[in-house]
Amino acid sequence: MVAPYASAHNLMIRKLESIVALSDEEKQALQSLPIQLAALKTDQDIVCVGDRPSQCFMLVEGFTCVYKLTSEGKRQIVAFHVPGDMPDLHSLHLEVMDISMATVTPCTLGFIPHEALRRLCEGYPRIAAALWRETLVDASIFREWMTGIGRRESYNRMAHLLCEFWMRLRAVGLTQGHSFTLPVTQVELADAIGASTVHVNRVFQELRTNGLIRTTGAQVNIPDWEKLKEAADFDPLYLHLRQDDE
Amino acid sequence: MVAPYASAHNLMIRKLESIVALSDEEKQALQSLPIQLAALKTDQDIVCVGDRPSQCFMLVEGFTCVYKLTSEGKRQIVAFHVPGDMPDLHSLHLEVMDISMATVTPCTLGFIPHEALRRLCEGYPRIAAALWRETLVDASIFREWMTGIGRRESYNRMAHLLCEFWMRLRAVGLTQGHSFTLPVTQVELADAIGASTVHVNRVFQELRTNGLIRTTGAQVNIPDWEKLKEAADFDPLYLHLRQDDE
DNA sequence: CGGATCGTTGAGTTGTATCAAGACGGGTGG
DNA sequence: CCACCCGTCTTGATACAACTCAACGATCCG
Repeated sequence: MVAPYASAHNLMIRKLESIVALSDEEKQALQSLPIQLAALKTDQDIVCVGDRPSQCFMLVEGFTCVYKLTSEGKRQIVAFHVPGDMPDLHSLHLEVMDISMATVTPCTLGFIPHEALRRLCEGYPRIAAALWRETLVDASIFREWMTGIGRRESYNRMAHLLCEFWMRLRAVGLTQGHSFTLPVTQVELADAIGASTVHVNRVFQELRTNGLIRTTGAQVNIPDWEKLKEAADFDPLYLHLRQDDE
Repeated sequence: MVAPYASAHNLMIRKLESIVALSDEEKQALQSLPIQLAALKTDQDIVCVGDRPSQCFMLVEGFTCVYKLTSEGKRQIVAFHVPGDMPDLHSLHLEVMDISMATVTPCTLGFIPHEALRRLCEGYPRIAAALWRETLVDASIFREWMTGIGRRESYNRMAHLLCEFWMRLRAVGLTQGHSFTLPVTQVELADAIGASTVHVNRVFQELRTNGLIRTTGAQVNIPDWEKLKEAADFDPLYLHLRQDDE
């Protein structure tokens, strides 16, 4: 369980330990990372295209998204992030941001200077590898979303996104059985699956009438996981979670 | 210029040097990497979903693509790679392949054991960082393609892809002025931009009649770069090339 | 000179966008 | 505590980008 008061350090250590077993020395190094907490409201930009950040952040609480705007003003959300994620870790090696990030809900972020992370990576190759891996999983999710947007219909894409949310939230202890809170508006969902708001609304209704999901407010319940999974053409492999059981 | 006989080692060193200045010791370490060359014909799979490779490859000559298949048998190409790229570098830290890779033209590949790369990364953090960066640029391109597929029309997407090809090929010396060879079929282009073959064909005609491109066989010429760039809504930032001049 | 692959065209269909307007709901200020 | 407002969700009607199916032309190659 990720309690709201979970320290950013512990969250990070827990995350990395799900990837590699950490020695005491490595844990110590992580514990002594300077992390500065910050609270943000909904719909606030964290970093923007063109920025040259000198720090990364770990998402401690809340949801964030990564998005791009086209010259016509259309928005594509290319990723959502959940507690435990480090959404802009890539800024460690890519000087200029090619994307923007914003909060989707009120959030708690833990900022870590690039300097500190670089020193950590140089001193502890296994930690470097684990962080590298994090960015690779992000990339893997991009690939999966891309094939969804390019080759699946929006009904299936929506189902897919719900499957992904459930699995990722479960991995950080934010599900209750087959239920979870999805504090994301239909506008945001539309921008994520590359559809219009109107259509997302209709797709949701279809998912409901087909008995694939039940919703009460922001709560989503999955009555029949296998059925949703099938509709979504969902294979969790791309999430590269360590415990691939269901 | 990347001559066909360019050694894989030199190609790799040149690539990394465009990112970080390498010391003699680092160059030496790279020179002593065991690289095994292999020649492949067109349309051959290199790695497949589910594989657990124990080596990476550097593309020395030719074009490759990364693709996924949906359960309905549709294919989405999520990336093309050109000489100098290391398409499956991510397999170094993600055990199981979530995508497949195949040749698009006859290719020369240089295979490098994971073992050797891991040792290299542990001993030379700056090389590790440069390789990490490579995978981050790949991810950045995924993001850009995703917003194209999700939020741009296919005409613009096609223009965008052509812009990208030109810039990436130019970066490795494979362009002649504003011309380059694009040895990719319309079927493959369609799978890349998430459209049907028929539609790609029509888009190509439109691009031609609008004077944005001229083609002779696999040769593509860009008469007016600015115009193509504008139609594509193309901003090269996402490629994270070091010399961002045009 | 077949045969295979790739490119091109035409016609009909459909998924999804757009536009417009109304319903709901939760927060704020008077 | 009510009235108002703004964001979100919902619904209907219309339009169009892009798909599918089907066939034909062009090349290249053995």
